[in-house]
Amino acid sequence: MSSPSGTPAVRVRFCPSPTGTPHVGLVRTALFNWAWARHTGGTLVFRVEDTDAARDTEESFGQLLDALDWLGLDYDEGPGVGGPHGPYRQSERRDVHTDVLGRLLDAGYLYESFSSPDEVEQRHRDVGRDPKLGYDNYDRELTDEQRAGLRDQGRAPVLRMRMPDEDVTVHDLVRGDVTWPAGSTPDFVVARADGAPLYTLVNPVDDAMMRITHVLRGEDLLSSTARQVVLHRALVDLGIGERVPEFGHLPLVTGEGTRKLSKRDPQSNLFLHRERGFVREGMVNYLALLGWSIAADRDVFTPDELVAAFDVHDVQPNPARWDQKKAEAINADHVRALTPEDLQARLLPYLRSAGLLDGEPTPAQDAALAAAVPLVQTRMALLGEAPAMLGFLLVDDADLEVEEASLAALKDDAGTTLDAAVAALEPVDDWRTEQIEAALRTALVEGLDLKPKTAFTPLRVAVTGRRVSPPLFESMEILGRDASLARLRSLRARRP
RNA sequence: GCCCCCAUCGUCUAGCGGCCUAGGACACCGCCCUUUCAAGGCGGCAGCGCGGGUUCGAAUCCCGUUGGGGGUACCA
Repeated sequence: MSSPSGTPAVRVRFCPSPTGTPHVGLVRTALFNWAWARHTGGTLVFRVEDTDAARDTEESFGQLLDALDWLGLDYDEGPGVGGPHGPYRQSERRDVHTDVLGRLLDAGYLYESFSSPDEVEQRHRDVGRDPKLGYDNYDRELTDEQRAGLRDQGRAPVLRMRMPDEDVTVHDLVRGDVTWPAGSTPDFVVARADGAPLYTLVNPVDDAMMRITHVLRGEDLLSSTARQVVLHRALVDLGIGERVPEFGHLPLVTGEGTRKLSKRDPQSNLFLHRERGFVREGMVNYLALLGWSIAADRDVFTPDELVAAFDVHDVQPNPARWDQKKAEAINADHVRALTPEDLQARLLPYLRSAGLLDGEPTPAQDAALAAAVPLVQTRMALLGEAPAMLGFLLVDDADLEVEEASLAALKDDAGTTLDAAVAALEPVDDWRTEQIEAALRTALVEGLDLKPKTAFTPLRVAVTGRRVSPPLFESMEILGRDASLARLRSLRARRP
């Protein structure tokens, strides 16, 4: 499928190996591939590079699917959905890879290499070179007799790709032309001595066979591009590939310092952010900001707006630091953009895991939440903050926990204030915010001549258990007359 | 060591030779609003690493330098 101009339709891929839990840098790469595919009307291929049996796990594979699903990154070809270039699990492509290996070897692109790492190092030392120089291309010109002799000694060769003796220049979508001088990239191993194909072979081969047009990946892979391009050229020559794909290396995501965000760093764990209460829209937005911007004066946008505006050519080459505060601020904007109904539904899992809800809310709980959610919407950046703010509405009066610090911070005359509040509220029959506020202001602010803050803090602590809460009068209305009065009396009883 | 990449406020960025006395956002600091906390409004602080060129004119182009980062596996 080609556009009228002859440029192939965009085919990009996301090809993680299922080890460990999804990393935000990995997910940012997935996002950019997805956005580019959707923006261009192209195809996103999901390929699982599960060829490292020692480290790959099904659990990790499941988490990858979970991550993509959560963020709404749908793919067009891949495990589960199929496609014309399958299988999409690399572990099922061994025969294909072995076949390609044979063809590359027959064509002379590959050669057998018997040198052990120790031998290579020793040769460097012998002529006074740095032993860390890497492979010295020693086995390139071995004769048939020499190879036979080595085999007779019981030695099995790895297969190496013959690098050209000329500069390799690649036009990177993000960085422009990048050139590796001739000789700077040693011939690299593509298959183990036991015949197992390595990533260095399998990744470009699958890209070629799956007709990938744009390889968008992290900058950590930039230096391997010369090798891969050389391999791609060979694949095109043999008719295995159609063309060398274009490459775009996305900026690294760094942590607090300037180092690449490591898997060890908790901030790198996508699911930890979800557990803390990031919404899908907020995470997508912040992730997109890591190396890309939608406009000079705007940085809050929806996934749809991202798709409409995204262009790989606009991606920045310099590294982006993960800024937790900024991420949460962006998330807060998206939380506020939700409809109250939507927000309420998304809050439920957090209320459950906080032990405030058991299964579906009762009609009474549902009504209380519907009334209270709009009050807390501008008060949180993360959904995980909701339980602390809404908990007082979901527990029985007797179970209300009053924060120690809040209790300790009450002034000595809090008892008097609580008495006055109870007295003022008992006659209120029309239990609504406006009436509650009027009664309390008259009794406390005017009657006792208290500053609003002084007057209402004890009541807030009594009703919600905390000094910081949703607006007091509204909270009392939602809680109801009986519960509100009971809680005021209850705290009064704890004050001398 | 060798190869490669990067370089604008503390952070993420806009800027692709004159619209820049460098714009936005986060963070931070004031003030306003106010029933706490937020949100919101207004204002403030703060940056083109350095040195050479090119040009009538450089944040923008070139070279060098310094600094930072990545890669250098029979891992992916």
